[in-house]
Amino acid sequence: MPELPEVETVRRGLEQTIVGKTVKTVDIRVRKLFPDNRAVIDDALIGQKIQSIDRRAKLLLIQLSNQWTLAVHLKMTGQLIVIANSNQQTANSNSQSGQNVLAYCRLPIADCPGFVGGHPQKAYEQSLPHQHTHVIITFTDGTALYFNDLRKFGWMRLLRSGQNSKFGIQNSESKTVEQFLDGLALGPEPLGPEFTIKYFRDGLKNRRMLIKTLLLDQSFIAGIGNIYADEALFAAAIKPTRRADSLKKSESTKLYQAIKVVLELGITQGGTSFNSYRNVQGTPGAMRAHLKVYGREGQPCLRCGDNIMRKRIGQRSAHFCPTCQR
DNA sequence: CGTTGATCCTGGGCGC
DNA sequence: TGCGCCCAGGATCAAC
Repeated sequence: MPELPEVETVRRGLEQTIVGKTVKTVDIRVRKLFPDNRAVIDDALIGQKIQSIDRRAKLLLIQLSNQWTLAVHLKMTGQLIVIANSNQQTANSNSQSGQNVLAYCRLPIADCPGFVGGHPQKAYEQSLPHQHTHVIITFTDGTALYFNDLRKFGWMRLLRSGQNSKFGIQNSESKTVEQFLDGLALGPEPLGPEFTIKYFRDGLKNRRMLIKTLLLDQSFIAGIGNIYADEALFAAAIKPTRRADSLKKSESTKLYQAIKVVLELGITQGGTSFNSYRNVQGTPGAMRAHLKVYGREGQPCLRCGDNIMRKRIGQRSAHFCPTCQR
């Protein structure tokens, strides 16, 4: 479930592994995940250099040298895995091994740093490409980028960046990055300068919605998902079922700070891995060991010892301590 | 407008 | 062993 810290971890990984490389091929196995016109995809990507990697909320923005941007959303189970060219095949290599059949997590999954429990032999931990690999982008130096998604909710799409109207065919059908982001009406980045305590308090005013539900609203704050919403509420000792407008000043201050602290820790730890989330090297994040409530139903609260509860709020499950979250 | 709920999708886990 | 059922959840869209 890639949320802000997971997507930021992937962004940093891509920055270190594919920036400066030139796209050689784009293999789309499942159109639904990258539905743009094939000619536009080739025009935008083939032969182009990766210039930079940005992130807005849970969205990755891969900037190309020709003023196209490849936007990627991982939704719940998407992965972007980079395999460096390890098989520098010599002359006679018309062999089948020209196919990229590489284990992308070379350690047994249970031995990967930060991994706690889980499922050692899932399909999406097999060598690449596998049945959940839907798009493969290769680079001229032999590096390959695999877009895997078990649930097929994730997607890629091309956006125009800057004023690249000179790029021909069907450009008018492609939105600009600005148009696309405007359409999403995302709220401020919680770790950015626009997310002020005033913005946060004003946003809670007159909102009858439950505070947990509001934290998940991307138009209020962009990038929080179920894990970090639960963790922030625990850190601030606020029950997820409180109405947003019921928080006292001291509580909204604590929650405001808790949101930043848990997201920053999540980034420091390289994200949270339960099942499918991996960084670009295919390694799980280490944040799971730091979670205080998410995924800890029935286990003792680390603050007061009472049992952590799980309750449906909206369509999501909320994890919280019934005693020390008020 | 604010809010709620259904929907997309697939594999894992559970009860019987 | 296998079947049916429920669950995970980010974002979108329809409906109240």
